[in-house]
Amino acid sequence: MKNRLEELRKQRGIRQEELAEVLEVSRQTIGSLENGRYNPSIMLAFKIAKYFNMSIEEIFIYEEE
Amino acid sequence: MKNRLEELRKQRGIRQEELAEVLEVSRQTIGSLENGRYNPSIMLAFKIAKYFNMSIEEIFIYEEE
DNA sequence: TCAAAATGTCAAGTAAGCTTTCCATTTTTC
DNA sequence: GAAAAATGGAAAGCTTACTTGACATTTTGA
Repeated sequence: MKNRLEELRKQRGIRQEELAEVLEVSRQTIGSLENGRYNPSIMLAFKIAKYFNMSIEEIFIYEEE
Repeated sequence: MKNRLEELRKQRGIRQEELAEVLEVSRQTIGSLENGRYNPSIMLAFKIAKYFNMSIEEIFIYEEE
């Protein structure tokens, strides 16, 4: 699964640490998501989508297998 | 987080076991999701949405805190 | 009504998401 | 070009998603 987190965060001009704070996760979690080390939980995906005012599907790109 | 899994599955007239097979998870996982014992991973949520031809947001209802 | 099918749910184990701590590397700014 | 700020990423530990297996309860249908 790919995602547009880094792109969207930079559009907003905020740091990983700031995004982490509003989402109530650690900075390392944001970095790990941006760099594809793991996928977010569905709860975190919902929080992210809400923050960016977008749907989950617009931010996280599902690729089968 | 609430979800409409049981309702949607029954609309389709299929058993938990059949849904589990097409989604490639165990029957217990489907039961656990329907009864709210835990939330799906985002990958499973995508598979479910694809199966029902709906968006994640139409099936899983996010409720803060 | 009674047997078979479907669902509920627990327990124990594995895998994945997330945390904190720590340090290295890159980017920014003066 | 040096200091400060931002990001990358590893390790160890905790929590949660998911598995298999087993058994109890509910629902369905002949």
